[in-house]
Amino acid sequence: MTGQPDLRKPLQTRLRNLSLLKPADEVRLEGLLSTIVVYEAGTTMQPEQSRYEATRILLEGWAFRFRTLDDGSRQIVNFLLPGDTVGLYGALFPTCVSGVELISDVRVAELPCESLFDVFAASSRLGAALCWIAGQDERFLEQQIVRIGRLNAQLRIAHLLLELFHRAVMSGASPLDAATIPIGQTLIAEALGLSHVHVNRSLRALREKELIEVRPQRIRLLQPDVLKNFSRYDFSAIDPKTIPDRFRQRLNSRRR
Amino acid sequence: MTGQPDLRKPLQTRLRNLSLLKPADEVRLEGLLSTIVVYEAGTTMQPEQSRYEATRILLEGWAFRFRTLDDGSRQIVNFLLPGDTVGLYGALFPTCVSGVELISDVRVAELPCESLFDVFAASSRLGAALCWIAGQDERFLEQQIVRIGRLNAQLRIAHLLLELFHRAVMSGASPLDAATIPIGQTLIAEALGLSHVHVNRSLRALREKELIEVRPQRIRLLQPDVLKNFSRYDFSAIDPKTIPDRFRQRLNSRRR
DNA sequence: CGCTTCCTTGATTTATGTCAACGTGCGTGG
DNA sequence: CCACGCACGTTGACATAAATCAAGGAAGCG
Repeated sequence: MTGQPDLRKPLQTRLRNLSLLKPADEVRLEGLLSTIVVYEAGTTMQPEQSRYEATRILLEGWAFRFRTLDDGSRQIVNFLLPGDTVGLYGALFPTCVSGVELISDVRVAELPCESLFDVFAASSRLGAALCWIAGQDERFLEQQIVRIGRLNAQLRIAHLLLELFHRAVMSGASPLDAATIPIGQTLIAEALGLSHVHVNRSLRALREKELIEVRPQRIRLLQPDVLKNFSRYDFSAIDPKTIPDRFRQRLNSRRR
Repeated sequence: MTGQPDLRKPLQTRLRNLSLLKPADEVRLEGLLSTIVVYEAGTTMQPEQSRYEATRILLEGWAFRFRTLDDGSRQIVNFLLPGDTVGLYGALFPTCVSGVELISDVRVAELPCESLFDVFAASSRLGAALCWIAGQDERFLEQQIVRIGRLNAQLRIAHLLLELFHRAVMSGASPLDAATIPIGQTLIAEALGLSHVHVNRSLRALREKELIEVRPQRIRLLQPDVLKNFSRYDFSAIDPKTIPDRFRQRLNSRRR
């Protein structure tokens, strides 16, 4: 409805679907995101088991959350796209469990963990919006579990690519841009519990079905809808666009 | 410090570790949990894709969250123990994605989804406590991902059993009671992405190592610490006992 | 130019799934 | 009380997806 979404404000774009925030909330949110920091690709923005230094909101670039096992292997728990948060509950836990590493150069907004308390106090709508983000995050994790637990390699990969495509679109990317997933085969392997060799072979199979195009450090979805059909990806599992009306009024009426 | 925890109040027991709530909060929490409902073992308390009818808090009995694929197989996403919540953010989403089925007869406290808004308004400490529960929930999911993604069958099983043991203890069970996990082999298979045949064989292997004792619909941990060592289970990944001090004051000073 | 990182491919091994059969305990209904 | 059916667990034989080992290729970078 507002024409092109502003690529600099992926969080706002995501929240726009909710149709929950009032102009005053938008302003407040804008204020929260005023401290911008830039990190370089490859950096570990947050080591495992470290203290949360800040709550961060990804504005540009890709990252992932991971956990390292004592045999040295890593499990990628979730990918982080523009509009995703890191350490949202940071003030409630002494340390994080998973680390965050950057895939590309990244621009983030940083705020003190404890300032979230003020957000909740100042605007219940904004607080609810952040909880909604947290809730979506949990759905990503669930989806990851289903993928790894029940799907074979090809389906796993297709399903993951589709989720990332979908999330990129939600945060404001054009479908064309979103169709290019900027991650390499090693990361896919670490995310899906597969060996990189097997990922490679499975990608070839998908390529031969003309579903994707593979290039170093990127994979392009050629026909997202065919792929969606192939992997039986369910968009609605992530993307319940809006708060149920019966609850909305609650947030609009009471307290400022 | 208070002697035996009250088994009727697993949520309070879990939150006690936080040392965050004040007497007034405890009272309020007590009030929230006043509507008690009982469901029978085997019931689907919440079908997939259904509306959230209520936010629920498990007081007694075991359950699990799951998702069904179109080939009919199920993935168990997480087990639910006393003190766990169901649909905490229910007011923010039109439908749930995962269903909830009961392993045993279950006693739950039910409250209208939207009453959570009031909780946040009335006591930021209680609100924070609930967010802490939600944050722990997310850690359970992460742990499940790591298990399924990186561990082989025996380790997966050992690791899961240990998590359940640990969680049971956190919600007030005695270590002795908690060592008996009341779930059958089929459920373990559905949770860990394994075939029930293979689960059976892996359990036998664990049994032969004298780590567990297997009986219909229950598994007993014989030596939790040896098992912990075996599976390299990391308790701290779930159980950051308390809110960092530097943030605690925030919750105690401002607003009532 | 040589290094590194990522991708690619083949040969072989291994973990896990599938199929099939049988056991066992339990509740139900005759 | 027995007989039956039905979940659930157990075991064996076999099939297969994916891991591992090993080697080499292509692209980026100092």
